[in-house]
Amino acid sequence: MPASKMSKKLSIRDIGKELGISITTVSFILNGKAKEKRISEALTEKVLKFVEEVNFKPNMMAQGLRTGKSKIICLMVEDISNNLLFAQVARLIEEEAHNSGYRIIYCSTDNKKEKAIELIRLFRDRSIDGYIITPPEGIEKEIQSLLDEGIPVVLIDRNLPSLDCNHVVIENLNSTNEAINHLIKNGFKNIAFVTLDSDQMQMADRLGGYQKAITEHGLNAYVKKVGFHDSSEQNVNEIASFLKENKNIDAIFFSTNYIGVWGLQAIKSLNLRIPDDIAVISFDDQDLFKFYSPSITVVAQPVPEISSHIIRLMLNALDEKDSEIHKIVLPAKLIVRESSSL
Amino acid sequence: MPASKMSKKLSIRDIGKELGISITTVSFILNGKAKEKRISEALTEKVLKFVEEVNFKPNMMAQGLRTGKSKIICLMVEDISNNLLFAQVARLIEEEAHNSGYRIIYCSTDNKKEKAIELIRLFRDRSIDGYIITPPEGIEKEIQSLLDEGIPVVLIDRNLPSLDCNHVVIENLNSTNEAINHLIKNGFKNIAFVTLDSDQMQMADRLGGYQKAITEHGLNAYVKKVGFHDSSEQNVNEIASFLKENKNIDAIFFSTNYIGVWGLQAIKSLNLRIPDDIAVISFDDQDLFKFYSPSITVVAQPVPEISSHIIRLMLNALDEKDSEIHKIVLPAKLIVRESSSL
DNA sequence: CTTTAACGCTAAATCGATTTAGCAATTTTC
DNA sequence: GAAAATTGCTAAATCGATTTAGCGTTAAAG
Repeated sequence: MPASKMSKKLSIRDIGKELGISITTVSFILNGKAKEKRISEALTEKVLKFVEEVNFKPNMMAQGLRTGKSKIICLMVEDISNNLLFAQVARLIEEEAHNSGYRIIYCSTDNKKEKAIELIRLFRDRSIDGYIITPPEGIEKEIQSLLDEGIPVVLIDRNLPSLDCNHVVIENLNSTNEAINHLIKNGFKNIAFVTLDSDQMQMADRLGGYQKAITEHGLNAYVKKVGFHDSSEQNVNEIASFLKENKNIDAIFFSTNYIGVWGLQAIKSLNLRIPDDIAVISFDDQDLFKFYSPSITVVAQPVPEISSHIIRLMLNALDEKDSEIHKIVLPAKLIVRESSSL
Repeated sequence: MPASKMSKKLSIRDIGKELGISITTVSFILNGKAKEKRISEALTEKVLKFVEEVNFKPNMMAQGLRTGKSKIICLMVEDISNNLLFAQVARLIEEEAHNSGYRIIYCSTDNKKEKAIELIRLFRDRSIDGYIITPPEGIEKEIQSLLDEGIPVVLIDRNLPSLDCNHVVIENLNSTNEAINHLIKNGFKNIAFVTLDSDQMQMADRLGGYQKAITEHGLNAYVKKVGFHDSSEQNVNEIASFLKENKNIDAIFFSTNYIGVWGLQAIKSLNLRIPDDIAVISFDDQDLFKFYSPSITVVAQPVPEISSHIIRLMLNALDEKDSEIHKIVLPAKLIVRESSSL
């Protein structure tokens, strides 16, 4: 039998027995309360050394049961495989969470209210310590009840304006406005905006940025909305039809990266040349846009900054160092490439 | 004070008290042991109804402490944000895991042995029930010690041949061989192969598939290896230099999707036309390849099949229904697009 | 009519930590 | 030198489940 199998997992009781002291003392020392509880330096050292030697790790379940804390953060995104942004955020917050002794479980809402509510209910009963959420519309009540219980919540990507809750979002309105103005400056006159059929904050703001630019320059608005839950094929066709019906459109803005992908397919299917027939800008950067021929101008989110704000907000809230509500709005960056000027 | 805040969390003790029965009985009923323990149907019904009514959910920590099971599966990938494949797998296994009462925590190894070992050690001490791992080279001992303790492990994407362990991989050799033969059939004679500087199973097999085809047709081999941990820029430059030094290369195979992306950049930087100057095939499908101009031929992994095998293997092993080792090898599919024939 | 078996349920131990309350010995205070 | 305070440590309760061993009652067996 291998040694690994022989060594029953150690408990704090074993440590106490081995050293001839009480488990209380061991616990105090391990929790850094030696000073506070007036344990002698000599004993403290001895215990710490022994614990290190035998590589003792306290049982998380027992700790969790007693303290009510699981040391687990839930990351709830729309779809971890759909939007590269979410996978990147997942990657970036993972390490810092681990460094602070937290693990991360993830789940995907598919941007469906019912699914999000179900998931929150599921996890609430399991003493998850904190929630990082891209909220679909309509889950305000669930979130509020988390907040009422004092459970840290950080909303990301979008905000629920009726809630007084931590969030990290980007300047959707201004950055979209800047992008549309960039098109206008480059001489485009009939600028279309393709977005989701959704009232979510970030979408509303992006549309707002478009409308502001269009209005200020007295241009015609061309807005097309597509369904998040419709198939890719359907949405590609919808965008293609929209372009066929509005042949005077000379520039187009896609308000998310996946809409951008659908849009490029639609444009390709109509054999339109970019930017000669139609200029293109999309929200969210990704390889496809960088390496497309021609390369696609984008409004890029500052993923590392977003992520570090998210995890810092969460860890601070968990520490109870910081009980303030923080509403963080970060600028996005227009990256001009070949697709947006002649 | 809101109602939500008033309702202290229920325990099994409360249920017992409320119904005037012992907690033992409640526990038996909730664990589906009513029949086995000869609890009357009437009482069983009554308890279940009450539990439903008050929406009682057992405390996972207490359950975990008592049973030693956490109901948590660890998904350890190279980098959840780098390789779209992993994010897709993450998405697909998530739902089934939830349906079976498991949650998933994730972590990224960056394909580094030390980091993987550190993570496994970290999680071992926390009673994670099972591990789904894309193993870097050199972590055989850690994995073996998990296996020795009877903890279910499923290796994915690649295999550690010295271990007798569940795994789900694809037919790397055959599928690469088929792709290279496709190039040969289309008249290409000087076919290059760009891969990772790594001895991992899946990479070795892909290289093997290339070499087999080249040898069988008596062609020259052109193999370029790039570093996983080097910067993208560096690798793009390396590939470009390689192509400049071997101007007779008329086709090129990239052995992973991210190498494919670097390769396309290199080709673009040299102003080579695809497929006229150089034909291209890459491993792993993604939007970029589908919508690139010209579209890129790929060896596509059957992501849904892979994922469902992974989660089924894991859940069966956790159930202890199935203590057999399963070694699953799935075929990959050559998707011919514009980039691989004149 | 006694013994055995089946029935329906429960008391109490247990998992491994945290934390409150407090004890005995020593030192300080006045 | 007695009372008070400090020091250094610990016993036992607790968190909320699971599970073993067993108890009293009724029905079947002989």
